[in-house]
Amino acid sequence: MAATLDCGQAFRWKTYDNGISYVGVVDGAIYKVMYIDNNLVVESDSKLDVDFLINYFSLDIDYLQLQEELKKNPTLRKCVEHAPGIRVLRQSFDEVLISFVISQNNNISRIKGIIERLCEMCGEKIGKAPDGSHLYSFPSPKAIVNCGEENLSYLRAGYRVPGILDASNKLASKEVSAEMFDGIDDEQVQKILLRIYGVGPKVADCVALFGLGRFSFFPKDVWIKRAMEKLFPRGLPQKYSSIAGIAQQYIFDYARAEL
DNA sequence: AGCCAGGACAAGT
DNA sequence: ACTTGTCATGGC
Repeated sequence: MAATLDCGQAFRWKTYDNGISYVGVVDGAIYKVMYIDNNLVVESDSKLDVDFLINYFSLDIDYLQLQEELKKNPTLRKCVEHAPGIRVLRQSFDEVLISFVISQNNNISRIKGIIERLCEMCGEKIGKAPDGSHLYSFPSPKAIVNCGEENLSYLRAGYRVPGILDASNKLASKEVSAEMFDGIDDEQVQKILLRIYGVGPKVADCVALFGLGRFSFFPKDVWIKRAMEKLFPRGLPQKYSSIAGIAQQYIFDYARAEL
């Protein structure tokens, strides 16, 4: 479960019992997830929307089958077997965009802190965590815009604030929206995302992969670059190009642990 | 105490 | 089209 919820694709899941369960906020609702007898169990005070959860956790995708395909390559086999629980979540586009603007040249634990402060300041109080602390929704783009640049210094996000604001502005005005990418090819997706200040090639790849479910995108951060030099100096095998992003997530986890 | 982090951007070749 | 310096902050 940690493999999926705490592997650098989502930043708002947290465990309060040493990894037995995870509590997180997704699209304004609080969820607690755990495994009981090898079944994924989801609890929430909000009404459970099964279709939504299936989509979010990508339960409609047969990951065992997909992993078999990846494991035909011996190097990928090593990566998959290192953390076979990893799945690529289908998260909210807006949240992913803003979160990964924050991620640039930053480390995961600090990214989490900045996002937490952003939710505290601009989001809505929606309930409490197991430790009694308040939980907040991820703020709407409009709420972030209304917050203003000066107040955003509270985030201690440094030079990323203009990017947070530009992304929020473009989302709030619908100049950019998740829907506009339907039926567009990868190149166009990349081009649109790159127009947002604070979004370069790497962040665009993450947004397309994690926020649009575009599995052909392959984000190359410093860990992946290091890993690829050692594991795949000639690049990822062509036959995996349509699921490169999913392979990438296994490689990322392997690299952070072993390289 | 310093190096590094899910990098982008502008200025310089 | 590539290379380089700079940027704010804090985790480890």
